[in-house]
Amino acid sequence: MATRALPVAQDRRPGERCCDLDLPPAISTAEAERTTADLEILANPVRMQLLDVLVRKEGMVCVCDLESAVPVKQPTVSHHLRLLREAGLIHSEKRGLYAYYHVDRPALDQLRARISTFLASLG
Amino acid sequence: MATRALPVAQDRRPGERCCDLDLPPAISTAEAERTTADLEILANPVRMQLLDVLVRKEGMVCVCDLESAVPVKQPTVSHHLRLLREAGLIHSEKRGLYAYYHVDRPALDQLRARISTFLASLG
DNA sequence: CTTGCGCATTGATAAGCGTCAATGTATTTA
DNA sequence: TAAATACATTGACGCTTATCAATGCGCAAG
Repeated sequence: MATRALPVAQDRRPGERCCDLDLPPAISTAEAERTTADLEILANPVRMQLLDVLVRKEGMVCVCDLESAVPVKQPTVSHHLRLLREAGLIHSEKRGLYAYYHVDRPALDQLRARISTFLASLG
Repeated sequence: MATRALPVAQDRRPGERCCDLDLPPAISTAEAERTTADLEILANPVRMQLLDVLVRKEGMVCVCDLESAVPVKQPTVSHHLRLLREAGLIHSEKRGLYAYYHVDRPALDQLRARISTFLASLG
C-alpha cells in the first residue's frame, strides 16, 4: 500500500534517471569542508590531550608541562601546539626561557558551537 | 601578591622539575584515541554530505542518488559508504540491481552523544 | 663570553587517506 | 544466451599527516 513518494527498487527501471526529487546537497561542499576543518583540528589524540590540559589549567602552562602530559617527543608537541595556535584556539607568551600557553576561550567556545550546530543538523 | 599556586616563569628556575602538580592527562590516551575515531568518521566532506542526505531522506537511498549529491566518482562514493558502514552508522540492502542505504539512527545518535559529551568536557 | 636550558624549526621518513580507472560480480532485460 | 546496468573491489597514484633526530635561536646563570 506504500503511499510514499520515495521511489523504491520496484518502481525504478534500469537506466532510468535517478530520483528526480533532486536531493539538494543540503550541506554545500564548501560548508562541509569548513565543518571538516573544525572537526579535524580536534581529531587527534595529542591535540585533544593538550587542549584538555590547557582547559583544565585556567592559567598559563609551559611547554615542558604539556610535554609530560602526552606520549610524544618535544618537537611533536611543538608541532601540534603550532596547529592549535594557527587554528586560533590557543595563544603563547614567552617569559624568559619558558613559553606559556593558554586557551582562547571565545575561540574554543565558537568552535564547539559550530560543531554542536552541525551535530544538531544531523538530527 | 600573587596568591595563585600556579608556578609562573619567575617562580621556576631552569633545570627545575616542571610543575609537581602533575597534570593528570585527564583524558587518557586510549580515551582520546576513541574520541578521535568518532570525530574522524565525520571529518570528511563527502562522508558528511552522504550522511546528510541519508538523514534527510527518511527512507532508503540508492547509490546512484548519493552519487549525484557529492562531487566524486562512483568508486569513491562506494569507498566512503563502506567506511560509514564499517563504523556502523549506515546499513545497506540490495534490491535487484540497486543497493539502498539508510542511516542507523541509534548508532548515529550515540555517536553524536559521545561527541557532545566530549565537547562539554572542554567547557 | 660561555655554557646550559627551553622551545621552535628543519628535514627526513613512514604511514595513512582520498581519488579514480579498470575490472569484477550479480542481476536484469532483450 | 548475450548485452547492459548498478555497485563493489582492486590497484596504483599523489597528497597529507604524524613523528622524531638534529639543529637553530634566544635567554639566563656562572
